[in-house]
Amino acid sequence: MDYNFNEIEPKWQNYWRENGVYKVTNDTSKKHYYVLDMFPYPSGAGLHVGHPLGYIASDIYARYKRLNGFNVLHPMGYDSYGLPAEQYAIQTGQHPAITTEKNICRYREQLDKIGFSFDWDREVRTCDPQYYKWTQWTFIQLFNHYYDEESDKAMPIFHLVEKLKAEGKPLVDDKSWNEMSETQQQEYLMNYRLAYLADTAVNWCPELGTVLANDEVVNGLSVRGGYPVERKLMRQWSLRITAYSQRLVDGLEKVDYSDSLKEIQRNWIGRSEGAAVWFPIDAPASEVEKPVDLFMGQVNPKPATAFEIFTTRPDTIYGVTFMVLCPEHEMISQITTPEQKAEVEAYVSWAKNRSERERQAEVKKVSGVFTGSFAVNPLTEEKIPIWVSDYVLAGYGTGAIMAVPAHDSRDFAFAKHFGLPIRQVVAPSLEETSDPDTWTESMDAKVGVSVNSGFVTGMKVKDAMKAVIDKVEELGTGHRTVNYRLRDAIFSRQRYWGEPFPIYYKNGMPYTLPEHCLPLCLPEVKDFKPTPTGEPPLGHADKWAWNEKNCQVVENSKIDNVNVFPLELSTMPGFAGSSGYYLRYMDPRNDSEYFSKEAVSYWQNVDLYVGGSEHGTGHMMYARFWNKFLFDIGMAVTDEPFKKLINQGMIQGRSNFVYRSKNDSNLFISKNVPGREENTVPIHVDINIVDNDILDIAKFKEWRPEFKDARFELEDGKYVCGWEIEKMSKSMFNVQNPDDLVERYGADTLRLYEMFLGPVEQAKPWDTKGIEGVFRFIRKLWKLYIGDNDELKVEEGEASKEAKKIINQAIKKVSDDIERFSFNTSVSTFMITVNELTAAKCSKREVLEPLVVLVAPFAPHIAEELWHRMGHDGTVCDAQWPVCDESLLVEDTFTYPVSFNGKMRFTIELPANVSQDEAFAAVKAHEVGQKWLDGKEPKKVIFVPKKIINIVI
RNA sequence: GCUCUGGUGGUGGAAUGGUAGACACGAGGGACUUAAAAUCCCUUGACCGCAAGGUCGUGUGGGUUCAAGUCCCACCCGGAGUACCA
Repeated sequence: MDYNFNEIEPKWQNYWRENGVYKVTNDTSKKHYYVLDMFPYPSGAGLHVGHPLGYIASDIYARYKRLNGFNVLHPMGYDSYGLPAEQYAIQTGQHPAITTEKNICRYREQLDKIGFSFDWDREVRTCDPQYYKWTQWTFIQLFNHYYDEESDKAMPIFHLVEKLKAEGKPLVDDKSWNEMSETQQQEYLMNYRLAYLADTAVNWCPELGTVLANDEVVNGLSVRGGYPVERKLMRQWSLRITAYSQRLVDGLEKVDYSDSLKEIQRNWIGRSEGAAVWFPIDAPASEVEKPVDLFMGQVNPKPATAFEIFTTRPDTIYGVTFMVLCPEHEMISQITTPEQKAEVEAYVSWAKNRSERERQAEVKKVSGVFTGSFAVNPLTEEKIPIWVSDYVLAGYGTGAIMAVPAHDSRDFAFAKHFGLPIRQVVAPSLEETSDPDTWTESMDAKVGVSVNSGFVTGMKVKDAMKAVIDKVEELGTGHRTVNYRLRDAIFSRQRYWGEPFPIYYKNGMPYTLPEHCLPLCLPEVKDFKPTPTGEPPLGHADKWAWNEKNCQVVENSKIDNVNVFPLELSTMPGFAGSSGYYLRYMDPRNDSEYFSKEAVSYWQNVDLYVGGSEHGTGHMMYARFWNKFLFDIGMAVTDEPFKKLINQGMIQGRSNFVYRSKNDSNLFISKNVPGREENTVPIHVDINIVDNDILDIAKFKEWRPEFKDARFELEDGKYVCGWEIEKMSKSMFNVQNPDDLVERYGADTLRLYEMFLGPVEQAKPWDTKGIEGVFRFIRKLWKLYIGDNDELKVEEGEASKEAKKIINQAIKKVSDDIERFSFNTSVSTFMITVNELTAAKCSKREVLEPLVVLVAPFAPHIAEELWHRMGHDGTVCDAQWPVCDESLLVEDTFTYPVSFNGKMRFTIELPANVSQDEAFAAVKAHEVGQKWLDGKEPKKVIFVPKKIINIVI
């Protein structure tokens, strides 16, 4: 009888569920291993075949580890807060909680059919109050901590207060801490808290009615929806992830991520070493106001009458011919001369009103304006003009640069456009200088020697950099420094479907709810849109005020700003809930703590994390930051959350097309009919009515009413469709739903096929062409164990040497493959093994039993069935991973001389204890020649695999 | 532009520096069958040859090595990330 997956797969899925086979306990007596998938956002579209790819890979690894005696934590949950459910709610009025619940049910149903070994008792959902309680709790901790540079970790904010009290230094308006009002004190602390409220230039998306984080904006458009995004100054919550910049860079050394992902993260953090240099303003000091000093206790505070610039090329300081400020720079109005005032103001307002998209689109266009003022180069004491231009960004460095047109392409373009002088200060050698006015581009490379550069002239670029910084520090006009591109993460969203902030406002200042009052549950609202006054949707809630006295959420009408205060109206962004979920899985039902000390001490952190690389700069960065903070405050026990990361490649869709005649809209011409290309237009056709590019004509006619009367011009009696690789999407009718495949071929075939498709990490188009081959393998496997009359063919007794060798080769290969995450080659090995065992007519338990265990991680259903039929009571999940008997793999064949073309090639087997190097040396020393070649000298020695060499004489 | 990836048959893809193309799909041929499905067997990188066998072959050109798809240098072409980051 053939393998009946329709009956067997559900049977074992039920068995696993009913017997709690995948339930994991925190059994500290066993070796631990934590395999995690990035939990999905349950979208309305359901899963397509791309989603389970990573889940299958991690499931195989989890099962493999379990068979090797590990206690494996392998949980799953849902990232269930997010925009799509809310957008849907705005359109339909359907509460996001209902949509989300429905989608989760659908996801669960789909996941269950594939036979994963998830411990569903540990499921978490980010929108569950019992979960987001701890998201809110972490936020409160972030609010109550600051980054202490001295100990290089987060410390409670009261430590800072103590320090400020003790120092008694003037902080704001010449007042010391004790002299400041409470509001002033709170404002001051906002500069230090790891979660803080500040006026920030944010990415405002008018269409979505919310602000977005940097990683949620690409090319000036929102990632979700693709709407334009503007820069806007708003009072927003932010997370001070920048405090962890260095540790986020350093941590990459300790983790096992792909080089490309590490590179993506390094680029995103954008660490660059260089110097901060102060260029004094060439104007009376009295005309310049003193800015607020945020750099407490720095050795040489910047004088108020100087601009601080950041440069990675201090060696070029002798080539500075002007300075440029960003249009947002706060000192522009103070330094602009009356004559230039009108022009500068016009430029600044023009620059500020430009959208992000316009600015980015016109990067090549040079614009700017002279302020009329001058600064002094601290090394040359030269007077240089100060310009304003939007090619200098407010968000990076200090928003002011020293311009070296000869050695920076942007400065070069600016100087050329405005006719500013260009001075060469770096050249290949002292002799090889030229007139920069004749150049067509600047010399940006960091190679060569300094020229025309005072005391550094003749030094190599690297040495000159160091020498200039030393000099600058000696003169007290700047210092060595490191700059990061990373920006703080904006943490407010003007949205409904997210975690509420555990924050209320007293005198306009934020205060956190006491921890024992959590969770602060998301209130009901009448409307999911912003309020008419432009407030976030929570502004519609009637009961959204905080009674400080009895710690209760009360009606807004009771707000008196004495005992009852307004609550925060924004909610947290998507990444809030996903930043620390992996820790919660360790102890998911704990009511009194995020997770217990015991649980985290046992599981430590994630051993293997599998997910898409699209989360490289978003989720991965936030999660690492979140974990480092929890580590600092003694919650997490490791500095990095994920030891090893595998990025599964995206599965693209393979679209099919039919070709509609241009003259006759009811006529469809097959792909290879001559002249088809000129006379037709391609139309996407549902891939589910196409098989191997052959259109099912009957189904096509039913597919849509307009094709009811379709006529066809065929080739060889078939209609052949065209195809193209595109993104998998509903609108292109190329979405492959895993359920359909499970129904047709079974879960085991789907699992094996997804792995067989190619390396997990590689992006690849989905194509069902090869699935038949895998399906055939499953049936062959079955037939190896089960006869035509459903009887077990497995026999006791000793297997042949040949059969033992076959299975041991498989054990070795598959174990290696799984360790290297090369699952596609494992599937090939299974196919070879089954073919060979079938050919060898092997039916001994000694060989067939280990094979079931090898296959179990990949195809658990059939493995379980065969395991039971072979007379085992327990589940195959508790079997022992077989060990390879290497002695069976040693070749013992003899070699034969083969002659051709007048040359002789000998293949000679060497004793097992002779290494290749030794063998080669021996051959060179003619020993082999004496031994085997009747004293003839070998002309050429060729090594072929392992311990065999070829000798040509 | 910069950074990271990758380039192997008709297709997906195998190859710790060691017989390139495993395995699978597709294609062709055959067996079984009244027929079909299913199953099984053979062929399948290109070229030459009746054959034995030979020659050429991993984007291009060099190099290292007894030996290179694999390592090094330069270039060409895809894919991804990032982008006025000073």
